[in-house]
Parts: sequence; structure tokens; C-alpha cells
Amino acid sequence: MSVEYIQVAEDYSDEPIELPLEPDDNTLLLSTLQGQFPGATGLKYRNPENKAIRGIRLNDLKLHAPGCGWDGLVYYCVFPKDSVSENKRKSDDVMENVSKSKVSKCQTNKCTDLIVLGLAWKTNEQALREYFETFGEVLMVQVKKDAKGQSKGFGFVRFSNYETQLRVLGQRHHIDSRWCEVKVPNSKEGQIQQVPCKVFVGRCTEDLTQEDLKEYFCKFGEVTDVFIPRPFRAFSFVTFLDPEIAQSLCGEDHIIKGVSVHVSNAAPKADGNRNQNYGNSMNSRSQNYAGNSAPYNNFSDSNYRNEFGGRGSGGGNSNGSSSNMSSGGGQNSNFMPNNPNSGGNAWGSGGNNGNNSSSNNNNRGNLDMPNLQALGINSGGNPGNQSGSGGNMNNPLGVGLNALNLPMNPAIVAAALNQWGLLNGMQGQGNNDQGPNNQPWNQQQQRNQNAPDKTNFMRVKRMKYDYDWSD
DNA sequence: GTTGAGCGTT
Repeated sequence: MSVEYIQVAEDYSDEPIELPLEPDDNTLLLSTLQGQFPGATGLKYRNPENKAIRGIRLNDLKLHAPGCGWDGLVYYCVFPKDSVSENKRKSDDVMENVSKSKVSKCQTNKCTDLIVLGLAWKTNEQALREYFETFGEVLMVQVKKDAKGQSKGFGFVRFSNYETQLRVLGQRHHIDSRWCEVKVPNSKEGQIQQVPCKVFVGRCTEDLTQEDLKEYFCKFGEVTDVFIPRPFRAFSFVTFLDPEIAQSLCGEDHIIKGVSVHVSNAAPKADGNRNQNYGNSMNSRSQNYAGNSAPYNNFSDSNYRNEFGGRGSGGGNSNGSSSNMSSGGGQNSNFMPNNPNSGGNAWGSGGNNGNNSSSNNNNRGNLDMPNLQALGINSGGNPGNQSGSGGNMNNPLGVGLNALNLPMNPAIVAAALNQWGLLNGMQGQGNNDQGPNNQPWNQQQQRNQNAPDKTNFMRVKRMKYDYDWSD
């Protein structure tokens, strides 16, 4: 008899874990629940009918399915009320091994209402709900209407699960034959975390493939992209669905296929070179001076686009030019690290030809790309956008300051680069640079032996990688 | 009956 599973999460912002049901009576043993969620005393779920929270019947240490069966919903743990925090802490303590502890979420990962733009006039709330329920539990949908009841072509959706939100934000949506955008509403700007999903993986060897990296890092959380620059440069980028997981790995050394790699923050674009080296298709970015936006523009490479495409019922990838996890030459040019201390791009970009194929035939934004503002990596709004109609509203690159609004010190950046041999060795080499091959790693390892907290995270980022990986 | 950048009665 095959074992069935239900999805259980610690709370609404946590990733569900599949727990096995008892084959004989389809119940969930309390002990099974507590094995994963120590301290949990029950389960609850949101009733799809009326959106109310419902409790699960507990009898004889068994949790019984609702009347309609477990039904593919996500169930949430119930903890004794006056000791929730204690139990949560206990739960975290129990998860001693590294990979488990990475999975726990921080409180900043809350769901928020998301705006859905570009809805077909005919799309109603039921259709919207049905579409988004393919991604996860939907708490609310709205289609905004005028006084006559006619749709205004946009609406809102809210999910119960933060990862669902990330997933939905990271891709395009085809609803009732229209490509729609899902973004964090302007009204929620600044209320969501802006932490990069991408990490820099240094000290890679040439035989570490994308698959190796993905296979290794996926144990910490869903990996949405792995990018290995070509020609070989001894580093790569790994992008996680969950920025918290990405951040939690920063500062650590990991051994992959016997290779000791170092994970650190893939720093945002530096301010000093935002007007340089922009390709044809994206040049409107350079005039986008939204002051408070975070310049984590890491998603406009075609790998990423493809990785996100094809999810859900409508997220198909209409761009057939490249496949997931591939890193053909020329694409991903926005990953090419610039040198903020030199006049030009010391690395050479390899061209922008692969970059998002932005013909901008849709001036509502380039829906070939997952939109970054939506992911909370960039804030939207673009109040300072001076670009013309070709502006890419999905990808307001080139925005001014770094995400943490830290002042840049080019000398420090240069020093850091120099440690890698990224400065002296790179300038004047055009496109044939080879990246950090013979770095003096010892000092940095000394400094980074402790996993960084947020403060350290910023320090490491400032010291080491505060230059532009995004363009 | 048409339209297609935007941002929500609370």
C-alpha cells in the first residue's frame, strides 16, 4: 500500500514539509507531526470555502482528515498558545544539522498583497483565483472594477505561503490569453525585505558543473539558477528562491566534489559604473534614477528567465533560445562583473546579445523577463525614469544606491578586488580576463570563519564584493 | 459592443 503525504508547515511563512499519513486510516500521527515540529500540538488549515482557519480533529494521538479529506491543502502547526516562541526556539534547536537550520525562515518573509497587472477585461475573480491556486493556497483575490462593474484590468492576490509568493513573483503569467505581471504594489514598497537571492561562489574549479552546484546547493533550498561564467573564471553564482537561504550561506566554506568553495554575497551593482557598457536592449536602465531602489538586478539573464518559465499552468517559456542551466556565451552579460574603480569595464562584457532579447514590442514591460521589482529585489515605481517608451519597467537597472544605502568607497573596493587579482591583472586585458585564479584566500578565510550575522554580512559584502556583478 | 498604463471602498 502506498503511503500518502500531506504538506505541513510550521507557520504561514514557512516552507511545508511532507509528512506521511498512516496507510490504514489516513490519519497523521501526532508523533509524526512532532517528529518534525517539536512542541506542535495540533494542525489547522484555511478552509477554502470561507477562508476561515479550521482546526484538525485530534483523537487518540491521531490527527484526522477533514470531512473532505486532506485534499492537497497546506496544514499549519498549532503550538500551545503561551509558549509559541519557546516551542519555536526548541524546534530550531532540534534541527542541528546545517541544511535543516537553513530552512527556517525569518520573520521578514511575510506575504503581501500582490498586484496583478494586465488582466484581460473578461478575467474575473474566480478565474484569477483558479489560476493562482495552481501555485499555492490563495487567501484573497480581487479584480478592481469601475462603477459599472467593468474590470479595470488589474487586481490583487495574496498567498498564504511566502515561497509561493516568491515563485509567483518570479515569473510571467498567462491568464485568459493575456500576459500579466505580478508585482509588489507600490503601496507596499519598502515593506518587504530586499535581500539578494544570489550568492557568489568563489574558488570553483573548472570541473564543477552547473549540475554539481545545483545538486549541492539545492539541499539548502530551491535553487533557481546557477551561472558559471565562460570562459572559466573560478567563480559562479547560485540563485536561490529564498533570499534568506542565500544570505544564510554567505561567509561559509563548502566542499563540493572535494573542492572547497567559498560562498559570499553577490554584491549589487556599484554606483560608479551604471552608465557604462549597457547594451542596446537595456539602455534605458541607465537613466533610471529611482533613489531608493535596490540595484539587485540579477534576473535579467536568459538563464534565469528560462528557469522561471514553464512553471505553473501559464508560466510557459515562450523563448526557446536557451535551456535551463545552460550558460551559452553571450548571454548573461549582466552577470559580468564590472570594475567600479576603473573607467571602463575591465572584464569585457562578452556582448549583450543574449540579454533578454528585448524587442520591447510590449511597452508595458518586457514579459520575457521575470520582474525584479516584483521580487522585492528592486522596488518599483521608477519615479525618476527618464527613459522613453522603450523603458523596461520590469527591470529598472542602474538605479542609484546599493540596497543597504551604504556609501561606497572605491578604494576599499579596489583593495578587495586587488586581493583577488581582479584589478591589476584585469585592466587592459579586454575580454580575455581569467578572473580570480590565484587569490590569497587565507586572510579572508580567517576573517570569515564565523558565519556572518547581518552586520557581518554587510561588512563582508562591503569589503569583498561590492562591485557590480549584475551587468 | 471600444481600451491596455497603472496601484487597492478598506
